[in-house]
Amino acid sequence: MPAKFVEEFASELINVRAVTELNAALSCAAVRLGFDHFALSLELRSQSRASPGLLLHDYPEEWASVYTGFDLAGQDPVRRASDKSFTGFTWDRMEELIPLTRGDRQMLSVGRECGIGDGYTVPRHLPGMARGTCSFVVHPRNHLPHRLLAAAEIIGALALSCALALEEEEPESPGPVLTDRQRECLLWTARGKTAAETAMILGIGIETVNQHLKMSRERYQVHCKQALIVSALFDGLIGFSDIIRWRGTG
Amino acid sequence: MPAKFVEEFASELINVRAVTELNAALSCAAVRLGFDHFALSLELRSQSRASPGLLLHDYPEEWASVYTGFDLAGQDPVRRASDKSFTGFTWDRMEELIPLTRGDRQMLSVGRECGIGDGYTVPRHLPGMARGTCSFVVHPRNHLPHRLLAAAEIIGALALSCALALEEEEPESPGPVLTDRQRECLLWTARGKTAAETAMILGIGIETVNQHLKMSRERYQVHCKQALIVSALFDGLIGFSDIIRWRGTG
DNA sequence: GGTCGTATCCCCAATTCTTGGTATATGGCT
DNA sequence: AGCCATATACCAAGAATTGGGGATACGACC
Repeated sequence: MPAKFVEEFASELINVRAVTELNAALSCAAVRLGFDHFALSLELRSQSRASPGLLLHDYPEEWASVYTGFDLAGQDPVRRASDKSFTGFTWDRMEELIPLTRGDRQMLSVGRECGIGDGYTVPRHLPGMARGTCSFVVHPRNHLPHRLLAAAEIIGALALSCALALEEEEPESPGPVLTDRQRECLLWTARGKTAAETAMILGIGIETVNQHLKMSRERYQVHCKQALIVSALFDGLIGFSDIIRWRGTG
Repeated sequence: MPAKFVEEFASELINVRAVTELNAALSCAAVRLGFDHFALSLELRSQSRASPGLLLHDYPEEWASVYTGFDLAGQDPVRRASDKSFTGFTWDRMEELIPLTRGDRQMLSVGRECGIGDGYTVPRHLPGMARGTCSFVVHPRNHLPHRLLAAAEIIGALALSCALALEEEEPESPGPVLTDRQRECLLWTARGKTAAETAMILGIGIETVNQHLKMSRERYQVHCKQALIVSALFDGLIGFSDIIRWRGTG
């Protein structure tokens, strides 16, 4: 009866005023659902001040310290898979979402040695504002409570909403806006064209293209076109479907 | 017992191969949950007019035609609220998410005249890839099935996932897999580092970094790092969360 | 009328990237 | 033992980018 757990958790969240209370409620909910651990991470995207984000978990100390190493290296496949799914996913099906490198598998293997077996991760994104994941994890010797994954999905989402409400305060500033020409140049650059090629395509001078890209980099406050493209993609200023089609044909 | 509805819907979705089937399944699920209508919209990130996205609904004809006018004018408050919430929300609580203008209220009012009363909207975002909402709506004379909103949340999310899978051109071959070193170099490059900086960070030679990037480009059959980064981002080998965090903190 | 943003074009120096090579060592697999 | 993938390192030539300078023109706004 997942509804019971969900309602219990929801009523607990109403009283939550600090992250420590959320932590306690989540830890309790994880156990009640049949999991051994939980982990919640929330990153707010505010250019104004560097907020390190929120990270709550009750992982074994051993794993927590090892994990940060993997995470700093950008080696967390769960994080990547979270960018690919609307709904929660079990870790054993991650390969359907993203390719796993050898290092990814090694990380999962090390995790199992530290008591981190299978898991269920609830991802949520608010474009330009926030991104968060809430994971529920079982010990390698235990099995996921498949009957309660729907409840875990709801509870994870509620926890993320609660965390967002706790961490969020200021209205976000609108991202940099580029002019049409700047965006056009950026698009062709993202498609792999050089400035010279872009100039020919658009029928303008090479230096003009460079100038537009220069201005675009200034707007986004980055110093190279890699970062420019990544930023614009993340903002939604350009989309993959704008780019990918041109990959082979160019 | 929401679990029953969720399981029924999930098992129906497994067989869905076309949007018309998804439409039928959703329409049926909406009624079973106690709603009168549903609406699902999915936008894949591409400004090209070629793919206008997906819109499924069983709204009264009357409302459907009026709505497009509001939507084209960017006057849909539900759409705006969807950018602010991790979880589904009932329309009567929209004002907690966004300020409602006079035009917004007018639109909701016109909706009621057309048989569109209160509703529950499930929003989902994948940064740089897709955005979607799935709404369940009751007639003005009916009340929302509050007991089943958790089920609606799950079912809405499943429907969006299904729609995403349908629109995303299933025949995805597993993309080229890079070695860990190649991926590390690629990651730091995507974070805006030059080969020299990456070499220093990883404690290896500049030319080694260039070699790894060279091999990576070969794997993806591209000839510049912009395209390499876009390709790796697109198939999930690296994720925005791996990159964006490093933009401000250096 | 003056200012500002946009779009267009130009130059230049320093740095970086791309592409073509070659080479050694290690570990896994058969 | 032999093969293959991987990681490491180096060289060199040519193309491309990056960050400084400029300039002209047009339209919007106050």
